[in-house]
Amino acid sequence: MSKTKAAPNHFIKAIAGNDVRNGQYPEIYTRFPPEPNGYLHLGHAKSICLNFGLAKDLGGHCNLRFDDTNPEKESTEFMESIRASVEWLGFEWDRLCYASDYYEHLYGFALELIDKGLAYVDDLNAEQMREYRGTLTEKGKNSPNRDRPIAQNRDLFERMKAGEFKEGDYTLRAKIDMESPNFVMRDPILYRIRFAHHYRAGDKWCIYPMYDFTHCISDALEGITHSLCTLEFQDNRELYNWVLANITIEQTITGEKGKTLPRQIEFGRSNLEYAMASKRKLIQLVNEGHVSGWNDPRMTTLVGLKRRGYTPKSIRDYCAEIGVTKKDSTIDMAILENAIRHDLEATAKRVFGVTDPLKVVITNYPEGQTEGFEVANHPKDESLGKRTLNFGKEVYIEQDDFMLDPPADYFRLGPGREVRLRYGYAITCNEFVTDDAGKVVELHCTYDPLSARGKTADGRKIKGIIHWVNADEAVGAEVRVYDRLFTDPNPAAAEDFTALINPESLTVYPNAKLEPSVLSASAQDRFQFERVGYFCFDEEDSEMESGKLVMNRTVSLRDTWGKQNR
RNA sequence: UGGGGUGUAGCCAAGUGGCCUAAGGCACCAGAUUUUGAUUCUGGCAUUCGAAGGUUCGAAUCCUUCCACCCCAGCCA
Repeated sequence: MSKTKAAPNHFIKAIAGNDVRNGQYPEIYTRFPPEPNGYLHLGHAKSICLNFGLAKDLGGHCNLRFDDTNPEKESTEFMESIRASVEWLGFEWDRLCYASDYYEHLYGFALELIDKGLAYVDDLNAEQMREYRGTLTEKGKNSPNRDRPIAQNRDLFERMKAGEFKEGDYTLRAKIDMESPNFVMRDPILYRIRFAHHYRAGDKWCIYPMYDFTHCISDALEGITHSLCTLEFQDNRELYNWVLANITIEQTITGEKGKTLPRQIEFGRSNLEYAMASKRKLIQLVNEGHVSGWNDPRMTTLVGLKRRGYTPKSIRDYCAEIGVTKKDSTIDMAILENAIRHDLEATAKRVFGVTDPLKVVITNYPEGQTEGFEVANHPKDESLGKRTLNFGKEVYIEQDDFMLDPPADYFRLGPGREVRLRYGYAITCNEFVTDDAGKVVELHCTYDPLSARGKTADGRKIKGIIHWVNADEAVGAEVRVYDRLFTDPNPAAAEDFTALINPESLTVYPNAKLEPSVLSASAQDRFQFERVGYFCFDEEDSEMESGKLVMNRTVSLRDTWGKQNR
């Protein structure tokens, strides 16, 4: 198995490398900080590869930390799925952390800010708060509660924690600057009251810390050196630094004292064309039944890509390929497809599979005769071994490989035309049988007994080569072929993105015929159906034991002929 | 409109004053090899770096102005 592409150099690696070299930090410590409120998708993969990859490249460490401070949206299900996806991608965290484990610390730091006169309890309601905050052009106004005495703030905050007030009655705010041009600094809320059950903390708390207060402190507690996040948090960096500068945080939970405070660096998001990265909209796709679930193979969630047959390596390579910059980007689908094709080309066993079968009777082949052709499982990798393909009087070929009235540059089968059955004999089509609707349902062909092993007795060249499956031992399967989920490259921009769902994103071939060797494969095996594409067993619907095979097409083979005829 | 960002080929992306008439990947085009119209291989693919001025012997890289796009007015993260 080839190694994952080395992550190219990017500006964050340059900064971090420098910080280590000049002794600013003894070693790099990063973290991947998802909120357990949904499933991970390709966008998260970029962040995972960045954070874990940076630590690995520079000899540091990386934590997986759940940023779980909003009990109403978070769940154990999401948390566990995220954990599994990070592992599946192939990364190992140094420590598994939860912001919810820091609630007690956080509360203590809030008290410290109150005691320093840097935080106050406010009773403005949400609407009033918005009015006081100002607008893009108007500065904000100080809350009437801004100069509440410290002792009273402390009393009120303790009572908030004790559950004496209703949700929305009070908040704890930092006392910074209502006239700041940066909204984030206009006395941001630090704590709000929520009588909600937390999936980990249970009912212990009824006040929950906000992101801006929690994240920087969590980073500092864990000894994070480089806190990497996406561009939209650039404004929040000022608050991140303000909080850390105004609390006494000299000891990390790893026990090392006096560490330099973490530094936040932002990078641009990458969106895939024809896909959806917004968690909210992903949830909508699932809840409204537009897809079968979070792991629908058309979804660009990590569980969806996994079920589709993408390998962890291909996702890592994709992330290395798209790079890390300060610019939001829209990635061409072809880059993702290239990554998985590249991996599977090298590793997938070759097999014959006919998705849409057309029966062929070899009229001059002796009744009851069979013969075996020993073939390689991979054209370039002998270690993948060999297998025997049995040939007989009746075979299935692909409907696409026969045309009633083929153009000159179509070098497959047509009336009177000759083609080679790959690894087997050359056959010529003499007759075709149609059903009542005029559809071709069977071909009568003759074979050339002297055409085995790629040769012909008279030296004639046969350009067309097609795959086939012996009808006697063909294994039935359901083959699912996927296309992009949306018809528009940027569905997120539409008012109603559900109107842009591609009606042809899933095509089912219920009567596919596969060569019998797939029955002895293991559930995780991936195949190349020669001339068709890369396939895997569907992890939900395939039942290997009972022989019920459901195959997902991960990606097609590159098809220059099909493309020019599109 | 205040603040914070970004602009290099169809899509990513190197490059931080001279070896840039701009690396690499994807896509695309042409050719070779091929018992997968696959793979592989070879060649092609920006005289130009959002625009206009300026500094300099010399600029994608420095300065000025302008333009375009993204983010911020949740008791979400």
